[in-house]
Amino acid sequence: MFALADVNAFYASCEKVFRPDLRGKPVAVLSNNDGCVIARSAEAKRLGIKMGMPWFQLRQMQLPEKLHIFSSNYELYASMSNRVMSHLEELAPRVEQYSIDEMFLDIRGIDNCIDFEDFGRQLREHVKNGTGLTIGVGMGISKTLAKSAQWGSKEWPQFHGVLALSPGNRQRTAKLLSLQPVGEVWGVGNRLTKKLHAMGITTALQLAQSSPAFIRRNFSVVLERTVRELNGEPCISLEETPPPKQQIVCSRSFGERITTYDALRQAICQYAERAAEKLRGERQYCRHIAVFVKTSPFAVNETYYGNVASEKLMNPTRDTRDIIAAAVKSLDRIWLDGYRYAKAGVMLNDFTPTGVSQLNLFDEILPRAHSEQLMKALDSINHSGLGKVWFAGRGIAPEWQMKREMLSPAYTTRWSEIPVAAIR
DNA sequence: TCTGGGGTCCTAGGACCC
DNA sequence: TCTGGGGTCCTAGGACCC
Repeated sequence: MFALADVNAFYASCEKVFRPDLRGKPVAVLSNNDGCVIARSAEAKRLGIKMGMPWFQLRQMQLPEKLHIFSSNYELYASMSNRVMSHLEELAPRVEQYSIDEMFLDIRGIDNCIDFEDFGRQLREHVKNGTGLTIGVGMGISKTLAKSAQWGSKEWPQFHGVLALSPGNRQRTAKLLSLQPVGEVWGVGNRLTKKLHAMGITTALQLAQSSPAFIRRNFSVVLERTVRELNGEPCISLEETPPPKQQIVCSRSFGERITTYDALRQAICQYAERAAEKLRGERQYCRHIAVFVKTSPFAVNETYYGNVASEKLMNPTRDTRDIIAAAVKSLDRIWLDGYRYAKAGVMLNDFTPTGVSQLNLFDEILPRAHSEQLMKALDSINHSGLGKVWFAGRGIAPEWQMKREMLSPAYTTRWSEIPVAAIR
């Protein structure tokens, strides 16, 4: 038996925890660069604020009530996420963190001492008391059913955020699935929904009742698993230890369009530096470095340009200097004059756990001297909180830096930004 | 003027091997 | 008339998730 715990309107709720004056008020959080809406409080949803709505459109809308808007504050959300996860772990020993605001819990056997839904209410209360955030809990015999239950717990207020689909109660499961649109099923996105609709499959129950062989023939093994999971046959297990990453991406839209090579090279250097830092954090080495650049796909009066180039290294590396060099070399192959670039990024692939390539034992190219020590020194300075050092290629305070004009304080991670309670 | 970022998995097709 | 079989690896593209 799995439980899925998910924080309601996570980013918007984090903003509200430290702003009691916003209780009952509509709140929305914007994506990086203050681009579009990525989280809404219940009140904002009721106002009709849609996910993905661009901010420049939203700000022109006539709303019956003031909407409180925030830039993304990932420092705050990551810290609040850690608090939620550790509270959940206190009540359930085997867990898998699935996303920044979701946790799968192994709750096998828990019904020997407590009713599943009573346990769900305990989880809810514990997290609420410790963090100020409200979670929804769904339970089922497979991860997909737990997800469906969690969807139901939000859909009908009478469940008060906790819904269990016990294996014994098949009718309850069928009832819920008959009410769940197929597009709300975990693993069924936009494209699959369209194709399923065309075949007359519109509810989760109809999908569950399709033959797995038929689904595999017409779709793929992935959707076949979903069908089996909906029928209470678990195909996706709990992953307590996350598998090592296979890819690291660092990309960003620019606060304002980039038109010069020098500015774009600075951006690429900055992303390469950050990607290399993440790579060392994963204790990995990489052999493949790719760079992409693109203009805005929304600009109707400009011709679109997007391209990608990559470098394959003889020896795996995690030295920032190697990664910057490969990234700039790639950029030089795809840079074109005369475009207004909106976004760029650096991607690392082909990871190995050590820096020595066995195929190149007789190579003349020797690794850089003291590379490990230098990178270690760099990372420890940058993690010390005392200040930062960086490579000059990245430039200083560039004008294309991403926009965050409505950023809230880092209430939980910076002493200088800790909330102050005034006593009268 | 202005539309996010970071991941995973699967499949098909081509290159290449013996 | 008629030109094999079986495999691996890599890449690109498409789908999904939050």
